[in-house]
Amino acid sequence: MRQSTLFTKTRREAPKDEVAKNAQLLIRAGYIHKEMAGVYDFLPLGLRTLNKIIGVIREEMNAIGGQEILMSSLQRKELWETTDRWDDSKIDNWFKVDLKHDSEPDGSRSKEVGLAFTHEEPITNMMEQFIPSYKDLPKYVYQFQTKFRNEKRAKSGIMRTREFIMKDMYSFSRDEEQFREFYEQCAKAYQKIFSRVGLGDKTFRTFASGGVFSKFSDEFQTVCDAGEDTIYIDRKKNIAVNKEVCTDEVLADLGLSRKDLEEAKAIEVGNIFPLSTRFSKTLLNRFKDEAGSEANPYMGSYGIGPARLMGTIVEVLSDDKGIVWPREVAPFPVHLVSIAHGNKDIEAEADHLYDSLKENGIEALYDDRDVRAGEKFADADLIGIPTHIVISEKTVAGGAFEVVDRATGTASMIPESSIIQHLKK
RNA sequence: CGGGCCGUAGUAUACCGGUAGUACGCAUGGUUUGGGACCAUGUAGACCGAGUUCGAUUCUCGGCGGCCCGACCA
Repeated sequence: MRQSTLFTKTRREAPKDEVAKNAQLLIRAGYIHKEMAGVYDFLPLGLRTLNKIIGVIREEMNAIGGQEILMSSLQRKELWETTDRWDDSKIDNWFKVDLKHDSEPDGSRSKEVGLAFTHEEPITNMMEQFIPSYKDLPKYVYQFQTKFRNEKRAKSGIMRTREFIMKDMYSFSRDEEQFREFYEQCAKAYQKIFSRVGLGDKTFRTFASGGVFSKFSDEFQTVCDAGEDTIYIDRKKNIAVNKEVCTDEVLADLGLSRKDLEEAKAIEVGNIFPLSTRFSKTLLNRFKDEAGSEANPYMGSYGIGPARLMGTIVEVLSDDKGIVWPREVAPFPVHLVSIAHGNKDIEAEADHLYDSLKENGIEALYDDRDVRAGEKFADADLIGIPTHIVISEKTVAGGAFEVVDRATGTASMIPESSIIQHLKK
């Protein structure tokens, strides 16, 4: 994409109403726009990155047998009353709206619906139709879907927002054993995802409370000072325990010893938990087992917030010049920076390289703007694309391109003839 | 939801109970051109409402909005 056509611009200064590093950098670089507290828009670069992250998650979910769907944001009140999760005293961050055609002035027939904050109820209800027999199990269903949560306090930029896309997967298994097998498989897939987006060595599977669902759950926590959670890490065993549940009893269960634990602040980038039959029982999701008697599927749920993950990557990997994206999630793998200053030969050379990158399937952000070199370099550093290619009189005279690694700043001259090959590896 | 801080051009910031200043941005012209250049000219602003006052952007109250700490986080 030609940068001259990109409608967003970089900003020298962060807006005063953002303190979180992720929001400051993402806004300065033109990835996101704040709509209101806890609500952000994704701009061209931001949407590209978000979609890259979603793509990674999708690949890994598909790899373990997930089937992608898209459920609605509007949800039926009755379903949530069935599980006693409609009342505001039970769930205090519901967004609820009234359907117009059923409203009466006195409110007597007003019909409320909820805006999805999660999907256990609707999906459990829906899947009942498709899994009449044990032969239909297990099934794994997931989506990337907009959740609404009326947070009393949104904070930390895009890390904790009121409206966000969530990858939520739900597993339906015939019994606990079958469930458990998938649960572990999914935990592995999660680790793979966090590795691919550049957070692998900082992200720990963390034993946590199961909330209202179950005795325990597993969180995936990325070590970062900006995090809200405190965890205790056993680096040798590569697992952690959330401070909330870090009792002697839990440590004994997990075979951990307090003296091996290291305390750290961390960001919860994923959470998986067993639901047992809580929802399938209540919502009458039944299947026939081999003996012909009715049973309820054993369920689990598995969440990742792609935008929070995006924010976490910025928090963890950026430096004083700006963002540093890992290749897998960068909006473009290559930032082509042309320093031409009206020199037609340089412009032609840059155009030519841009075209051949395109022909070879390498997407580039092409800085063809008529601005000074310093501004281009500063913008490129801020935007954070992992590989910069600089074209100027100097490089053209030498018959090579200057390839700069954003993370390390190291530059190398790559001959024109081998640039494509160099970028592909 | 409790507590605190804060609302001034598009952005970031000053000052002031009496004419609102600076920088960046943007526009035009010129000089520049490998790390956010320079000159000139121009552009644009006090969140809303009430009160106090001769006069309020400034003080007081209310609303709205934002951030931070805490609580919450299915």
